[in-house]
Amino acid sequence: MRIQSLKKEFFERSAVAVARDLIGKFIQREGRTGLMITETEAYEGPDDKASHARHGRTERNAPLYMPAGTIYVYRIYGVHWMLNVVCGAPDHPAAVLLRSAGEVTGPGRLAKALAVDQSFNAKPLGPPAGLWVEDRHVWIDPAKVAATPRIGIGYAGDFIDKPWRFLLKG
DNA sequence: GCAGTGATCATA
DNA sequence: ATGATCACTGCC
Repeated sequence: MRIQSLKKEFFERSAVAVARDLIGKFIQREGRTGLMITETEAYEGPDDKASHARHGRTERNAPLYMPAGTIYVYRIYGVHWMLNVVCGAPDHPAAVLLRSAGEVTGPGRLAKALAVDQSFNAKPLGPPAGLWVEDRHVWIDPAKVAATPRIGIGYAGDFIDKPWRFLLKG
């Protein structure tokens, strides 16, 4: 089976566009079955009050400033790993959070299902890392992709209601 | 409905 | 050095 990994160029766009277009693609972990991505969220950069980059560069968020297609993994509540992919132009700290894929719903459960942890942080998404997104050209009816506000960002002021969460209905 | 969990970051 | 916070989950 030939691997069709999405290239860096796919991620070198706004996080919102990438988050939308990842719906229907397949997140692939080496040695496992690919899972169709069904839920994502975009974090657009330093101006986005929900983004980890909203207070500038720190040790934790440094991977956000790496090239598009870089994996950004961090731990939340001391328990769960969150899996993100860096998007946009160089040095623009934007990313997409992968929230659900296949039968797995919830970002913490997804990282767990994919056996993704800190060791993937700051690596380029791709076959060498053992984690990549396959472009299987599955047709997704645009009417079945919903855009809603993001989850768990009640602190984000006027960015709370931005419809930057995408999910496949039905 | 809410406790668990510990790294991270701002404040001092 | 200290304390509040957190892009969540599972069990009550």
